[in-house]
Amino acid sequence: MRMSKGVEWAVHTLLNLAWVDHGRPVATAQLAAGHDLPGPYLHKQLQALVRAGLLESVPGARGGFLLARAPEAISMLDVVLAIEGDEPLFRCTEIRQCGLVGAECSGPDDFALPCAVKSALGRAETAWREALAAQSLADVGRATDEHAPNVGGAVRRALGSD
Amino acid sequence: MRMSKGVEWAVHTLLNLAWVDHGRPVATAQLAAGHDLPGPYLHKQLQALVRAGLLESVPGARGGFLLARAPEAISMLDVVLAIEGDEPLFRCTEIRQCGLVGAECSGPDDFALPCAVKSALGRAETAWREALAAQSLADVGRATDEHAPNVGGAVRRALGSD
DNA sequence: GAAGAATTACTCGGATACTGCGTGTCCGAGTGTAACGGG
DNA sequence: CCCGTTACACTCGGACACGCAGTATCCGAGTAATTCTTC
Repeated sequence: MRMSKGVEWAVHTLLNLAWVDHGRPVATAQLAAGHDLPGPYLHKQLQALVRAGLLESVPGARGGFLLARAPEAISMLDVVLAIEGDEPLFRCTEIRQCGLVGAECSGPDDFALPCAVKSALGRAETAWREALAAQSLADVGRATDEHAPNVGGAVRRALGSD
Repeated sequence: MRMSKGVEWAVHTLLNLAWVDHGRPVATAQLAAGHDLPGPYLHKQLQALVRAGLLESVPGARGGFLLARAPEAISMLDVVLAIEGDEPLFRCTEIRQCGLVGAECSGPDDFALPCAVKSALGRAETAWREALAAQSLADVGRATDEHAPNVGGAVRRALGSD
C-alpha cells in the first residue's frame, strides 16, 4: 500500500508551473527535464491531471500545459485523487456475512448497520483526506519559498526561458 | 494505492479471537471457516500478526493462535502496520534536487530543510495514523456488540465448540 | 509589399509491452497427544 | 493399576507459482507557426 511515485512528480510539476507563471504553456519535455524524469511517463500523468481538471492542455506547435486554476484552488487531495483515482484505501468485502459466523447470524438486523471494521478504517481515511484537502498547492509553494527562497528563481531560469 | 484485503481478514479474525476468549488456541482452519476465507493465505497473514506481537502461536496438536494482548491494547494501527508493513504511504525520492531545476539551485541551504511536498503529504499520513491508533480492537468489538448484539454469540457458536 | 494557401514541424492523446508486488498455494519441521507395552 | 516409551496426527513456519496493477514506452491525430507563391 504505497502511493504511486506519479504523485510526487505531479505535485512538483504543478509547483513549477505555478512558479513560471507566464501565459504560455510549457511542453512535457521541458517539465520532464526540470527534474530529470522520463518524459513519456510524466506525459501520462499530466494527461490524468487534465482529465481531473487541474491542467489545461494546449495542442499544436509551441503547445504544452498550464494550470487550469489558481494554486490556491488546487488542494493536495485533488492531486492525489487525480493520479491515484478516487477509490477508497480500504474497501470492505463484507466477509462478516460469509462462512460459519455469517450463517449463525440469522437475525434480521445483524447486518442492517454498516460494518464496524469498515467504519473504523473509514474514519481514519476521512482524517487523511481532510488533512490533504486542507493544504493547497499555494501553501506548499509558500512553504518552499520561505525555506529556500532560491528555488522559485531556479525554476524560472530552468523552465521560463523560451 | 489500495489496502490489502488481508487487513480486513486480520481485523475480523482478531475480533473473533477476542469474542471466543477461551484459554485454548484456535487453529487456522477454524478461523478460515468462520468467514469462508482461503485457509493457507489467511495462515500467511496470521504469521505476520505473530511477528508483530499481536498473536501468540501454539504449535503441536490442538494448537493454533490466540491473542497476545488484551483487545484494549491492540490498535487498528498495529493491525495495519503488521499486515502492510511500516513503510510510509508516500516516500519522497528527492526529485527536487534532480534535473535542470536541481542544477540551478546551487545555494548551500536550498535543500537543507525537508522537502515541502514531503512535509505536506507526511502531515496527512500522520493524521491517518493517529486516527488509526486512537481506535482499539476493543472499541470496534464494542461498536459491533451495540449495533448487532447477536454477532458475538454467533462467533462463539461457530468457533467456540471444540 | 501584402495577403492567402500549402507545407512543415511540433505537440497532445490514446493504445501497447514489461516489471514488481499482492494473491494464492504447497510441503517440511516441530510438538503435544494418544496408544501401547511393561512393571 | 500405574508409569515410561513409542508412534502418530496435527499444527505452525517458510519456500514456491500465478495474476493484476503500476511502470515505462511508442506511434498516430491535430494544430499553430512558417514559408512560398501570387496579386
